[in-house]
Amino acid sequence: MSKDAKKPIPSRVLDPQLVEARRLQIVQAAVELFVDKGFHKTTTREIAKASGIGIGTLYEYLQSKEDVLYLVCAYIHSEVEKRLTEARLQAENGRDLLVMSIRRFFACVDELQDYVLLIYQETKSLPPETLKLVLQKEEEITQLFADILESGRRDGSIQLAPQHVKLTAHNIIVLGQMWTFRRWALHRHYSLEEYTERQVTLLLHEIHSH
Amino acid sequence: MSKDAKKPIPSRVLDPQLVEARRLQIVQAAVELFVDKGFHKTTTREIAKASGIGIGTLYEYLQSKEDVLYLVCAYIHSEVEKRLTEARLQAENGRDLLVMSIRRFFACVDELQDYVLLIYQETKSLPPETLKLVLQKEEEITQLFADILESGRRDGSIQLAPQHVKLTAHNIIVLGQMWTFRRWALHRHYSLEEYTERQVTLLLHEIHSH
Amino acid sequence: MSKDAKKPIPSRVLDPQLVEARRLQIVQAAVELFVDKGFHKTTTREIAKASGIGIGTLYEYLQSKEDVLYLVCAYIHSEVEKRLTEARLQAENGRDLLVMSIRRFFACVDELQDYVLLIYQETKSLPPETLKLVLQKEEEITQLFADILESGRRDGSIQLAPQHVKLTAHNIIVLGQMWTFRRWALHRHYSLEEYTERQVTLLLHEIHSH
Amino acid sequence: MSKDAKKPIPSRVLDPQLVEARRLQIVQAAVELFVDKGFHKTTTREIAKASGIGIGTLYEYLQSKEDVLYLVCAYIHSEVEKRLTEARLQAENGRDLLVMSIRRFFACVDELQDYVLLIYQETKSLPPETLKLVLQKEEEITQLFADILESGRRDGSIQLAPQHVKLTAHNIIVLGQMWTFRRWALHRHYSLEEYTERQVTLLLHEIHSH
DNA sequence: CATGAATGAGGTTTCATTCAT
DNA sequence: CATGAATGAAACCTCATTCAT
Repeated sequence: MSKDAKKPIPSRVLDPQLVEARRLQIVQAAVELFVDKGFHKTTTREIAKASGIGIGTLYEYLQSKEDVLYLVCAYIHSEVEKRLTEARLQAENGRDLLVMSIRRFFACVDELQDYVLLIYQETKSLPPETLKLVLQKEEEITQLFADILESGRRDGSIQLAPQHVKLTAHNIIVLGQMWTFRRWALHRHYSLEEYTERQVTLLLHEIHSH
Repeated sequence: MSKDAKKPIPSRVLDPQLVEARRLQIVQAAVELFVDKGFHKTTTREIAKASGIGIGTLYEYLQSKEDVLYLVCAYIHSEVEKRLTEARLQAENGRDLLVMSIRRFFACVDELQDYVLLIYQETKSLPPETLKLVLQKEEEITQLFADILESGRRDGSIQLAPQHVKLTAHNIIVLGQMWTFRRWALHRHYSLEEYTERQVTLLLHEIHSH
Repeated sequence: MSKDAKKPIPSRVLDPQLVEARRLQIVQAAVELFVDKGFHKTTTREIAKASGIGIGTLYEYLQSKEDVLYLVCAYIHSEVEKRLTEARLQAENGRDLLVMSIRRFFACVDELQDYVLLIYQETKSLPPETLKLVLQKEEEITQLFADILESGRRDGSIQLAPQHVKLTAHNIIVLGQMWTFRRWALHRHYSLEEYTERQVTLLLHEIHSH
Repeated sequence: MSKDAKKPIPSRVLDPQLVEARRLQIVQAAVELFVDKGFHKTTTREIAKASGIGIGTLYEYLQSKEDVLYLVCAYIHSEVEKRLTEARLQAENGRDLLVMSIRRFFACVDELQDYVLLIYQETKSLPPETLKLVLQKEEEITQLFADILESGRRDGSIQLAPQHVKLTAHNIIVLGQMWTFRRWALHRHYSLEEYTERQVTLLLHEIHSH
């Protein structure tokens, strides 16, 4: 499984640093627009204008509007990953590490809720090949939790049948992300803290940790 | 909370039975198209042709493409609800009813997975006012489970703090629906039965049912 | 050799008579524009406006700008053919028929000079498959003269080796058409009549008719 | 009639030798591209890249894409002229010189067929003023044959009314060039040699040379 | 002298919607 | 009530040209 697969998007501009910088400009302008109006209702000219560049310049750095969407998805995933991996968490055992990680993940989902939602809603507009890459990334993030669960299994702090590891990891992710895609209901009734604690409790039950 | 709120969509055609019939035609053609190509990439002309009517006729029965999307969402919700309520489940107590209901719901999600996914992905294209109605319906379905939980609390078969009822109901829904929106990962590793049983187990833990 | 091969251009409009009529409108507007400014410098919007229809309507009747070019070429060829075949020429023998036909062809080239030129200059902008059809038509027209030459050979009024028939036919066509594509030089020095008679003389030499 | 009229194309670069050299680079790259894809479908960037220079540099040596086309036409004409005039043909009289010249011309057309075709097809994309220059050159080349005809008239080896000289010269050119622009038909049936001999015969008839 | 990043006017095409029949 | 021809706003994208470095 090739990790960190990235789609190389050709650019007519040669200087890689410039490409990086301009694309960041574009992506950051685009996320906001996509969050606001959705991918389809955002025009390329709006993206260009919001990026502070001309429409022609935009197309010097990518090849299609779908490329923008891909870059946005990749950007969001990298933001998530950055937050999940930036500081090595100190924990006594796997179970504690898990709890801390879940809390950090939920906080991150809350912080990036518009972005997380965006991925949920616009991902299907990607061309199939690109979609696969984005889902792969999603799986990689899931794997972060699978690894933690595994480490807990090894040190005995987590009891979980091996075949359940993957599913539990997915559950963690989904129960986190639902904080955004069900926010119209959840935010009315629960604070992020209440929500987090309750879901942590639920998830801990799953791993037979009394 | 007005139950079963429906948006009345004006039609130039007067005979209500005809309206009903034609709209069903339209909706059933549209769901398939939306599932296949997404809302935005489906044209009104395609919808008309697949419905077996002319494009002009289409607009006799609704006012915009978004109306089709709304009707499709409503149709899907009604299909889900039909399956969830068609046969009164016989159970000794709330807990058993809950388990049976969850299984039924998961089976339903599996059966209608394309439709459920559709709601997840295209809902955001609805105009805000209409979106609210769709979310309301989603909440109604959630409430079905909240009610079951409540009944279990009343007969003592379920132990759950009152403030956790809503959340647990949402969890049930989301853990069911994730079978569709994470199918790219889950279907590779689990059968519907394995998946269902595992998630049921998890959810039962939540309600302290030993 | 399939004669009169035509490319069927799909139309979203069903009524074939209407399609025929509108396409004629479009084509006649387009020829003038193409003659004036060339294919590439003419915009689809100009074509629509000159046709007296909206740009959207234009695309109801064809699928691309190249389709317009093809229709224009087909139209021009049909105009040429119409003139060449409308009245059966009365002649004593093949030789006389040939002379009369040449004169008629030259007159036709003169009358349609802008159109003939257009085919010379814009044909290469057609997609390969379509280009083939247009060249086929050009060959068909050439064949008209090959047939006449053949008839003269049969009745003895024309002496020409069989293997030279095709080439002579091409010569007739080209010596006619050059009246348009070299007009910048020829029209300065010769009238159509002078030109025609001189070229007829030349061509008659070729067929050893003293 | 000013002979060898050339349009001076301004260059921002001062060194005339460098200008000459770079322009040759550009032109030779451009002909191939134009032959391949046509003038309109070739981009200036492609021309620059194929020339081995930057797009900015390209514009140091000319002022517009049309300039490239003009230079290409001039280049082609000079190539033709070079071949037609490089070796002084030795002949007994005008008639023989004519025949040798025709053969040489046809061979040249065959050798440069893509280029000759290019001039036929893209010339109309030149701005009017420039077009005139190119046509003038075309006429100059025609004049080469008119001169030969004239010399034959003087030495009695060619009988041709003075008013027919120009036309005959044009006929020679066109019957040569048609080898390229009707190649889709001619090359199927005739070899260059067959073709040449047949057309030479025809043309000799025209000048009453028994 | 050489470069290539930046630009925006303008190209082709689509498609939701209307309205006369 | 049914139809589909007509429409034009607006979408995405290209590319000749400029100009600061």
